[in-house]
Amino acid sequence: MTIVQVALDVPVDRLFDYLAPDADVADIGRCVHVSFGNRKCGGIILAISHASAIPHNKLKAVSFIDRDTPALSTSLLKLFEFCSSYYHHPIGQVIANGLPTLLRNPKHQATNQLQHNQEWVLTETGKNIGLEDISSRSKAKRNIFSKLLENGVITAETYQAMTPYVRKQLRELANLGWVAQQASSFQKLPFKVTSSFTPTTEQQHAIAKILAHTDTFTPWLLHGITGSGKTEIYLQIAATLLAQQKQVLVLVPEINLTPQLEAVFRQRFPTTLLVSLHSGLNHTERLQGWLHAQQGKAGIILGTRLAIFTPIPKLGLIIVDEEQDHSFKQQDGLRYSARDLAVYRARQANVPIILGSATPSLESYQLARSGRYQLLQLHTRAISQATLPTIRCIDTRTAPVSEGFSESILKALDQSLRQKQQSLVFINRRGYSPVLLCKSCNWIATCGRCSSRLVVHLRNQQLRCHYCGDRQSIMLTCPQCGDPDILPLGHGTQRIEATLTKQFPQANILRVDRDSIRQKTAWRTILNTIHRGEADILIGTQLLAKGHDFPNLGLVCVLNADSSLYSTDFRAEEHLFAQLMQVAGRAGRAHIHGTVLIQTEFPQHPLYQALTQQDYAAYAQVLLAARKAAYFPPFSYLAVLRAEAPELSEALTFLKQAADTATTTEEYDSIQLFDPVPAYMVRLKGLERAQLLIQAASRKRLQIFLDDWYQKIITLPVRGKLRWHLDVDPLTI
DNA sequence: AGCACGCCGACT
DNA sequence: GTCGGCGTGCTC
Repeated sequence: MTIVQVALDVPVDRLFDYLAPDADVADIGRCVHVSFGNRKCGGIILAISHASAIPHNKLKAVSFIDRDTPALSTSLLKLFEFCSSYYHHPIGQVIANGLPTLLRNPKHQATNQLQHNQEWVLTETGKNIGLEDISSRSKAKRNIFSKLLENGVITAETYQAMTPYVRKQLRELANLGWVAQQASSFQKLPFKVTSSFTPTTEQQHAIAKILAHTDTFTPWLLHGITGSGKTEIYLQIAATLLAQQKQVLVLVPEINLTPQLEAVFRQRFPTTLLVSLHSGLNHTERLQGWLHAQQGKAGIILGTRLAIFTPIPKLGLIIVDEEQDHSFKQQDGLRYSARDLAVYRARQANVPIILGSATPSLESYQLARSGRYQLLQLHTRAISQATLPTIRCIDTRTAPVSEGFSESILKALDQSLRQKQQSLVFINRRGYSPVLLCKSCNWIATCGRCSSRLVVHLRNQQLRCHYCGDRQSIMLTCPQCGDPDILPLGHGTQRIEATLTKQFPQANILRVDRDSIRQKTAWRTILNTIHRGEADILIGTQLLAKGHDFPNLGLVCVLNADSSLYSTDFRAEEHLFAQLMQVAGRAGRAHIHGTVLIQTEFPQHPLYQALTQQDYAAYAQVLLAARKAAYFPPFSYLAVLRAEAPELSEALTFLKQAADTATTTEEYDSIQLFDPVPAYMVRLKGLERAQLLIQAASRKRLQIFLDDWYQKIITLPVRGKLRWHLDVDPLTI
């Protein structure tokens, strides 16, 4: 009797046994189709055995084993298993989260074949043809041909990205016998390793150090100020490993940033197949990219956090850009940290990993200080003429502020306009105003489903909840006392836009926030507008702060950042510092000197002191000391058990029950269970939430405790609409 | 998660 | 008399 143990996408952390007479160990890691209950679903075979604890008459036979798609490698399966046990999430759901859905879909079996990739090259005839032999009126043809002359190849991927019209032009060139198709291969031609500028001595030093240890697990923390050329280091190291026929995995925080880094890598490695994996792809695209990676055809795998689950047989290097970014941690379902899993994977594959950041997370920084990670520092900007921006605080206790702006900021904006330089006004608040207040009875517009205030959006005269998305029409009179004297309080991007439009009627003002780039193409369009210099003043939220290069940007103004200074979130300060460093770093990246002006009521606060000095290390010391005193990460390890229910009391009761089941013997003396408390945002989307914090002296102790406790929690009765989850290494508590 | 089974209220 | 509400429990 041969039995396969199958992981299925169900919230039960166990494998299911099926009869499979013809299966053997080679089928481990293969996709299998089974009937489960009264439905059909796909799963992954994780083990083979010859006996089952399930009564024989209850066992069903598998309906199909997909032997056409290569099995998942043992190392990938180990990653899934680690992820499942570390984050306490059912193995089947971990795998489902990490694989393209099409892979398991019984209906799409045929599409699992890798589309045969054809690339285009010049024929012998074609090599004797010059650009001048093509009519100057056929612009598209000329473009294609010059690309071929330059790179020698049009990769299958590039071809895929072409419009039907351009493809037709290419086929016409083929009809002339100048170009021909051939099966694509991975890195056939040498690629350009040169770049337009020579590395600084700091960069050279960092590159040399990393290159000395490319064949073994070495975690590098690359701490480089904004504009110091971290990307150039990534490229140089990647070049070396690609030349060794190794694959490189690059993780970036956000989908907005993938096109940018993708373009840089494509340009530098035009003949290397690059696959880009992020949530914006459709199922087919994602499957194709995944298969290219799995079969070793893709040299570069670039993507957001989900890309950490890509099978990469010849993995030679992992790069995590902006490693401190919170979007590496998934915030629902499987709450994994792609950055932490990346370190696990690098260790597993015995390859180097580069964690890059201008403001490293305190966790990584502490690991570097303690010698677990190797610290590499870049203190100077890569472009020799580029200097660090001047950062200055404007004390709003003494400087009068009108409509959100102090006099000096308006003056600076005016001067920047005269100098024909771009400015950026940073305000981390969407909408027109964050509060709608009744002057006579102090009523404030709040969301009915969340414990949040509604934000005024002047467009459509709406009030919106930024937490649940609810929207309603703005009222004309106070719903509590009927007074018509209700007014918007505080400033959001839209109000700032209105003020600046009035103040500088001659300027081109461009607002960039989630509301203004809702359409898919808008982001590209906006970046183009900025780069063409058609915007004088940019108004933006953090969307604009991340990773973009605006060469003509000289002035950055930060309007209202204090709000997160005295927050309950223990990471708020770290986060604010990183964000302000990042937005300050947008100024003066190329040949103009940057100025950053920050309006604050607390110019003496250590955060602003460190920021004006641009001294990450000094501030990290301050924060680390505070974390140590408070016994917070990286000096302790956390997990949070959260529950939500229609009534807060139900959530609290569940957590209390869970706490009661926890073993509290000496064995766990380094574990602290706190009392269940209401969450900071108690109400969210019509549910009330509570949480219970677990603090531990070591990661290992925490894991041992959670292993035991989790097993007990899953047996607790769950009544009604109550939902709970465990968050290991939570970002916010 | 789905999906069934199962036991109580307002309807053709 | 039945349609359907969602509480409980199982899926190899």
